[in-house]
Amino acid sequence: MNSTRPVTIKDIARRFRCSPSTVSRALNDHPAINEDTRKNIQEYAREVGYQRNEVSLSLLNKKTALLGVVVPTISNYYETAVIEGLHSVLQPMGYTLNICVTNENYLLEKEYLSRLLSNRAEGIFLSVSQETYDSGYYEHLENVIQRKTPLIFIDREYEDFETSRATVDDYHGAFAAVEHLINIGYKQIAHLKGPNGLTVSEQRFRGYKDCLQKHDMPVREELIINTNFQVESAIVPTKRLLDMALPPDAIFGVNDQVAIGAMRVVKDKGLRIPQDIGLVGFDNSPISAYIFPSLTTVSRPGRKIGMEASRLFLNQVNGSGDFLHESIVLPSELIIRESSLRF
Amino acid sequence: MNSTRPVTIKDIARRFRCSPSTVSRALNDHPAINEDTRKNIQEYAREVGYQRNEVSLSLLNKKTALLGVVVPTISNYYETAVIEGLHSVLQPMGYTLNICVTNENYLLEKEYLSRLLSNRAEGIFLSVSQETYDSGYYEHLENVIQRKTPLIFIDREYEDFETSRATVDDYHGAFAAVEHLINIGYKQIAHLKGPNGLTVSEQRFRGYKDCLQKHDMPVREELIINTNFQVESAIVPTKRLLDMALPPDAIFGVNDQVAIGAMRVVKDKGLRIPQDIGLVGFDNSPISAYIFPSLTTVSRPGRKIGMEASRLFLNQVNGSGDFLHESIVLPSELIIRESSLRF
DNA sequence: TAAATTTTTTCAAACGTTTGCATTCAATAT
DNA sequence: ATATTGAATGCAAACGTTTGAAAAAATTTA
Repeated sequence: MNSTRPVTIKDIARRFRCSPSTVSRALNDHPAINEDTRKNIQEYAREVGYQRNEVSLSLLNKKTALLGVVVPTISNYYETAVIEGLHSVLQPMGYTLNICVTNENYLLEKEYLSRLLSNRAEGIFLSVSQETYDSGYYEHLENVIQRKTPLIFIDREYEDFETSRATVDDYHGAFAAVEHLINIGYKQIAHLKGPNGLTVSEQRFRGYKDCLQKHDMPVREELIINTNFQVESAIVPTKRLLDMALPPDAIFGVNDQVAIGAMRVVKDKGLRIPQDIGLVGFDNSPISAYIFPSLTTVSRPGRKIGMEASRLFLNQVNGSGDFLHESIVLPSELIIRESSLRF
Repeated sequence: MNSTRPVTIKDIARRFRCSPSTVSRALNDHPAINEDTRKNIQEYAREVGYQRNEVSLSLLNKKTALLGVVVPTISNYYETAVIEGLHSVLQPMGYTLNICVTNENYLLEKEYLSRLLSNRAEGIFLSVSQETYDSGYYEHLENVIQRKTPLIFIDREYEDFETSRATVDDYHGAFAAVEHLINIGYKQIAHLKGPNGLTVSEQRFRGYKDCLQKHDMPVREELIINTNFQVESAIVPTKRLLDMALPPDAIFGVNDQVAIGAMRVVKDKGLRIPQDIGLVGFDNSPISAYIFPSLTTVSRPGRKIGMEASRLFLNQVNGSGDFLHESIVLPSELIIRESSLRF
């Protein structure tokens, strides 16, 4: 046969010719249990590797200590940092994090949420998938709301939804990045944008655009090209940029990956960074500091976001009255490095 | 109050003045239920957002569809690729992956395993933490074995344990990498090693050493320096290497991160890659192809490992007789790029 | 109209654990 | 000897769902 049935309290009770209650109490160090009984039972339990069935307890207490973390990917530095932050706060409190990766897929996201609800998750941290964004379908969230399961948006968010959220100030980060390029003296600043529709993409794009306008610089549509956040997706767009009649003298990538892709193309073209082309990324991923030239970037406090999101969740759980929805926006920080420092 | 009690089958039964059995059967399209009853109940259930309590079902059926994935970190490309692979096979089968990050911490690993067992996980994929390795304590695994919960080692493994495992052939990958450097003509090959004790570190180190010996090249102990897999941890060691009286003319990094860290130091020193110093990494992480110069590396099929591990698990679950433990070792592949191609 | 048949519904047990209350049993006090 | 106390244990219900068997209701047949 396949798996031996785990030892239950009843098994132990049978062994000691006593009732399950006694065993339960003995195992939980209940005072009203005879010292010897307690010792014997505990010893025996250890011996046979008894392990309390948390499933039955969950059913009984209607508490699962299960939390869902639904994210589009875990392949990026930022996402893993967020998870680490959540983890650092919630794990010690006994919560179990169920990390669900949607691969930017709407149906998967929907299924995961449904499963989490079925499994009676006590809270859900969500960064919506791109497909969800594109489609604009948010019915799958209604269910979560209806059940009053605390729902915390992390990173990407759906603006019209009334829930708590912890996000990074992408707008001002992008703004600062572009302003930095302008201050250095770059005139034609291109933007390798993220996929349309995503908050992060659009916020950073808005920061880019607003900053140019603030400084009375034209927003050249042809200098704005989409990528999908991956390194490879920056290659062709960057080539296109550099082949233009009036090519950019600086590139602001939607993230470090894209900036690194662009860096490669720029170098292959024989152009120097930062002398000929300035380069800025976003995320402050670990390697960004160690590539050559090191990459100017905007740091997002992923770990902090995770911790803040945890706090928001705990507030809701311990909250007295009705839910109090809170929005936390953490500042991002420009990290100036070699790739933009021409003199 | 905080969260409204979810609607149960009993609630619906009360509403329709029928028994819970009827409701259950109606919701499950049982044939012996009156068409009208079925329709009414289903409609009402949808209306009030009824969602089956999987916890109670788990208890009843002793099936949780829960799988544990216990890994030291999710910050590396490889780990996330493995998870993606597991996911791609197991998610469609209805399994839920509970991803647990141990941060290389023995106690956390122990607690996670214990929790998974308590939650009646049906299988556990494990890449042991470094502390576990260092300490040599494996009692926490005995519990898993005793309970006959399928345990599949991924990546790192404890050699003496009788379980299934899916690993990559680190040894031959490292061997091929070093042999490639030798063939190109590099004479003094250093190794930025991973932490001692870990299978991956030691296997790659062994590949490095054996290859040198096969080619009658001396193994210079001072050319072998430990790192912790992170970029930063390569900086000081590489500086030390380059400052030697007889410095290396090539560096084999235990992974891409470390190699990229080394690359930075080499460049800062004004040395050229690959002319003055050859460089090889391990993992074939996405950026390795796009940094400049692109990094020669060894590709590990993480996604495939995940899929193979899934297969091993499924074999155990569906296996007829006793467990059949299987070991899968997937080949790694040398990817030659610019950082080692001098002529 | 009663019996036989079919359709539909209910009962009860089960999964593993906890817990308020009741019970048992022995020891002590009267 | 009997009442009183105290300690130790057992009973039963509860959590939400499923399911075989029994029961009830509706329908058909004779």
